[in-house]
Amino acid sequence: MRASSKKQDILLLAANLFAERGFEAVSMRDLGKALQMTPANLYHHFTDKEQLYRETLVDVFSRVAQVLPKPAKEERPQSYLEHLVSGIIAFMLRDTVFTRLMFRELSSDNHERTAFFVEKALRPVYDSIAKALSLLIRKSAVTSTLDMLVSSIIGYVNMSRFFSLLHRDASYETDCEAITARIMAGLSLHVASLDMK
Amino acid sequence: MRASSKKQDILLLAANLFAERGFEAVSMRDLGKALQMTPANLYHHFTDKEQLYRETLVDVFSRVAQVLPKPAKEERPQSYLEHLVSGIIAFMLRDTVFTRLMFRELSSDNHERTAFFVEKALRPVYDSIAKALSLLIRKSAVTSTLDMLVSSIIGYVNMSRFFSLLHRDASYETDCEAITARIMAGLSLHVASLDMK
DNA sequence: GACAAGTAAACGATCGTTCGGTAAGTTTCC
DNA sequence: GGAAACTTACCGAACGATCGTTTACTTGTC
Repeated sequence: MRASSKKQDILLLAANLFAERGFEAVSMRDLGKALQMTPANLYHHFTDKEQLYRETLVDVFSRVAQVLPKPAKEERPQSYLEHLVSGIIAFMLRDTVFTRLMFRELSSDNHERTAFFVEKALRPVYDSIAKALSLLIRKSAVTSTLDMLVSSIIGYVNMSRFFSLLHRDASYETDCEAITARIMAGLSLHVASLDMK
Repeated sequence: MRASSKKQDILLLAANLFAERGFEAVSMRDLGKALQMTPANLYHHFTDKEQLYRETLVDVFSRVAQVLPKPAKEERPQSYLEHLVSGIIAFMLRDTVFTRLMFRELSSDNHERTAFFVEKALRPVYDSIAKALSLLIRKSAVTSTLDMLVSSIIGYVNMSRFFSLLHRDASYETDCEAITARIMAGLSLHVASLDMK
């Protein structure tokens, strides 16, 4: 459909602008100018700015669920978990539009949006890791391990922009695989310590 | 001084509003109304909105450096590190104004503010942990361990609001000390694994 | 001819900011 | 000691710009 393609163009550009500047700092005129159309025309496709933003979030946040790898045939749980975590981290570092919008919503105070955002953006990540973890460790330890794991991932993705500024040692370079390796190393130590009990 | 006390009143209230709604969503009229003064009067104390915001950040972010515990006499490095980490986490969970402003700046795109923010809010935390860590593990492992540790802390504080929404198991409750314990457990496993090499 | 996609122009509201003025305190100077 | 000069802290009113949005009208397409 022509219509939905045009709408998709709008959502794609809106995602970039909202990710870069935030909801309040992007005006309908900004969007119109960037799309080479009258701001009035945006109201032909969306009822108002809030709905445009909401649809943008739906559009962007749905990406993460599609990118989560399935376990390969007879893949060991530990190996699958590693693929999952490294896949999530790589996706978040790559898709800066997704990540910036996510962190903006994490800081937002709009309670209506929050619940929606949690289900759309966080839930798929959280549940997929939960499932993978539950094959690996005893059930009673899943939630706390999961929370730590998700915290590490979110924290690392959030902070990654700033580490190079913080390092006194300029030679130290961060890269995605090294991060994942470190997170996974921490996890496997944790798993091992659970086994010993 | 009367003047600086009035200015401090403004900064205190501005911090709350900016933390809650963000820079763009708070108008000078909002501030004026909440302070029961004319917005024009704000320009007697500050040159413009940007400077008011900047001073607010300085004011709020300087809190963290004051709250970092010093090592007690003859305190073991491991024990001091634990105090440090738990102190930082407790502070961040308690001072929601600080934390919200911090995460807003973490998502911001204003490069001028970013460098300033990194030095004021992140640097004290980062360096204090770095120093404590360097007493505990070999130098070459400090940076990577540090980054993971800071990521975990920042990630956990950021996500803590959402875990209760994500948990299928409603009975599971998160509390600050349990979190710290888990982060420290992960760290001591890591330290132990370094020792073994 | 009907319906989608687009425009120009304007609506009232709100934005950051400025201006001219006032009332109260502080300093200076005879 | 007291008038004059100056400073500080505020106000009401307005500035031009921009905001989200609406209205009435045109264009293109099936």
